[in-house]
Amino acid sequence: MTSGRVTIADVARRAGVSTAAVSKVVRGAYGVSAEMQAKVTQAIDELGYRPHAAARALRGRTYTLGVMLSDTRNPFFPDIIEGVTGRLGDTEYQVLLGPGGIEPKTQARMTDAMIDRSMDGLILISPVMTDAELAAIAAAIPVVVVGRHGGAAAYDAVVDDDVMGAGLVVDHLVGLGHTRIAHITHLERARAQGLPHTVRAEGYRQAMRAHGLADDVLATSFTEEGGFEGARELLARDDRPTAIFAGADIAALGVLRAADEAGLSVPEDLSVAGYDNIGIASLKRISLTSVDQDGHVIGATAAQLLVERIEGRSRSVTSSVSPTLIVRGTTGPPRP
Amino acid sequence: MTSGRVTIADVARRAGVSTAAVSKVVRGAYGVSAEMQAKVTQAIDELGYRPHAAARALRGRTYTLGVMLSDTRNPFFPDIIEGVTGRLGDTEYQVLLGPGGIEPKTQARMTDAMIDRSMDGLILISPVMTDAELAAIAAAIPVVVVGRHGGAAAYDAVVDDDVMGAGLVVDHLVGLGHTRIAHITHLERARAQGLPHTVRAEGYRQAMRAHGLADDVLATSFTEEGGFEGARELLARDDRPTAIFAGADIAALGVLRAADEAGLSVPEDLSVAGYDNIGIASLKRISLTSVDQDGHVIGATAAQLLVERIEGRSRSVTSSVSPTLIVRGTTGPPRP
DNA sequence: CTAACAATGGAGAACGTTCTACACAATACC
DNA sequence: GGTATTGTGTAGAACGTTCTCCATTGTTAG
Repeated sequence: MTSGRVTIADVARRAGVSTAAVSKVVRGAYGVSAEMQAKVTQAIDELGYRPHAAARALRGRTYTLGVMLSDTRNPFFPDIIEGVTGRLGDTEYQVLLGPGGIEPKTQARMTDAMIDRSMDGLILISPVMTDAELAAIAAAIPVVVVGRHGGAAAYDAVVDDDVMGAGLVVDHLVGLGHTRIAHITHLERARAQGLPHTVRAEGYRQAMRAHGLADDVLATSFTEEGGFEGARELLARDDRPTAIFAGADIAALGVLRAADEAGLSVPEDLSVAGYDNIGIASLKRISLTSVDQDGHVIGATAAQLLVERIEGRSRSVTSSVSPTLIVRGTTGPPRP
Repeated sequence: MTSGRVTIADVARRAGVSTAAVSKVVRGAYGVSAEMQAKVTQAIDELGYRPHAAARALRGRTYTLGVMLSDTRNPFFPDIIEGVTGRLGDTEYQVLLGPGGIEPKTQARMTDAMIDRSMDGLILISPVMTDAELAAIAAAIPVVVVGRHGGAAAYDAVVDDDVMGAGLVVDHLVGLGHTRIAHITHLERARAQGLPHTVRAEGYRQAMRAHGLADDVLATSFTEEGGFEGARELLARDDRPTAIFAGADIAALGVLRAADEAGLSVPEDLSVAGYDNIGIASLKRISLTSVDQDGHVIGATAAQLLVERIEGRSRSVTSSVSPTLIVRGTTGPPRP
């Protein structure tokens, strides 16, 4: 062993055949006898040969899929990753993640880098670029976009049905007897269309209307502080709401703090619900009612669609994943 | 434009020079006149040329660094990533993350995959493989190991000074007047040596001894439930501790719940401290005293060491990052 | 018996870079 | 005026695969 790496030529020499034959066996291509198959497979095992992905890249596939993460702190991104890798576990594909940052510029740099590394396809999680940029990327490489409503013709999309999720919360609260239900959303500032918070707010409005109730949306931000400030404002009103639905769990935590400080007990004086079902929502001390997005299913679906695209499908698909409501201790009937 | 991708040959043709010349300019190599530099740079800009990483891989560098994550749910891994990318932001290197899973086998598969993709170096975060496997990987590619004590000659290591961190907590509690301080650790089950929880427990013991106090270590697990169970056992004792130091914040949350249920108020009846300073520790409603590991510094250091290794250093380095204690509302003087 | 065909294996040209070796010119030294 | 020396540019061979032909066998049909 001179240079470390075992190449296809080493295998060919060992098996006494040509490199072309080895390549055929490795790829499972047509035109290989059983005998050849056996010889080569044995040589591969003996030498511990693994194909060199970079060399493959120059001709065909790399069997590498890229997942661009817009925010590594996103609480359900681990679930999505697990869904992706789980779905791909028994295939030859490998998954690599690219931290894209939250700026359009850094995200573009990352997608470029992934394309330069000849990945076979890309999953973009909540990308913030414009539709035009997205289309340009999709023209260069198969793409599946996750978490952005209103997919385009050039790529596939997987979204949580945020309208439905918001509806589940409103239905639940109305079912408990609430009528004054406020919603805290994130202040719109990005140029990108179809971001989840917008859709959740719209779903909330639709559901309230369906129940014949007046909607009440306050825009702060999806942070603990944003939830706190929003709740404080809402709770200071004359006819304060009996329930607050925050568009994200992290904001719901701020709402809980505001309730604490106002001396209101939850859920007796105020019901609180969030969205995302982040890990700590299930801690007994928090026990936050929330909407769960099933990141596993989202990730698995995205992986599935991407592989289909790579292997030839050209018609574009948008898949909507239904969320479920997890009822916990922060919601209950209003005081009569 | 026929096939999409702009190659070095296209640039060479446009600038009227050889491909070798373009390559020199791109790499900033020696032997290029100012005039040549200008011509080529202009052609590159006009055509929007980007080097094809996979092709580069076959000869030299890929300018890609891999970070293997053992657990995507690890609460401070986003900080580490930010530290790494921040340190590398102004270089040519790109960072890709590989979800390695928590099994030795899947982690090995991921590191293999990264090597097959000709990455220039690897950062392994809390790998669970044996020292021998680690050494084998380090023989094939420059490696920096993060979060595992007792680094070896073949690779660099960055660790949090867990002994010091545990000491900070004990010193703080003793300073407040506590003498009965218990520690909850994680049940040892892995084959890997030098994992943080072991070192934290040892640091706790050392610090207690230094203060002339008796140590009291209980091993459950680093989960909310583990912290809860452990605390319940500790609090049922006759001379129950006045302070509990959990080796991880998630366990400390369980301790807080146990205190709630036992009707003990924090910090008057029981002081609680954690380790890791996870995001929610700073929420006002939790306000957990914790040890902060500064993931940014850890990540940045790891990136720095890896680049140095790649660029030629052969002597192995172990860097220890000092943690800091973040005092919040869950610790205070014991009741007299 | 020959033509046609299927099945199998191999030669060798890509793929887009890097990098060693060399060619050539201009300058410096004796 | 010849020989080093330096500076600048190019040719062309790698790197490890894939994949399109082509060559060689048998086999089958007529």
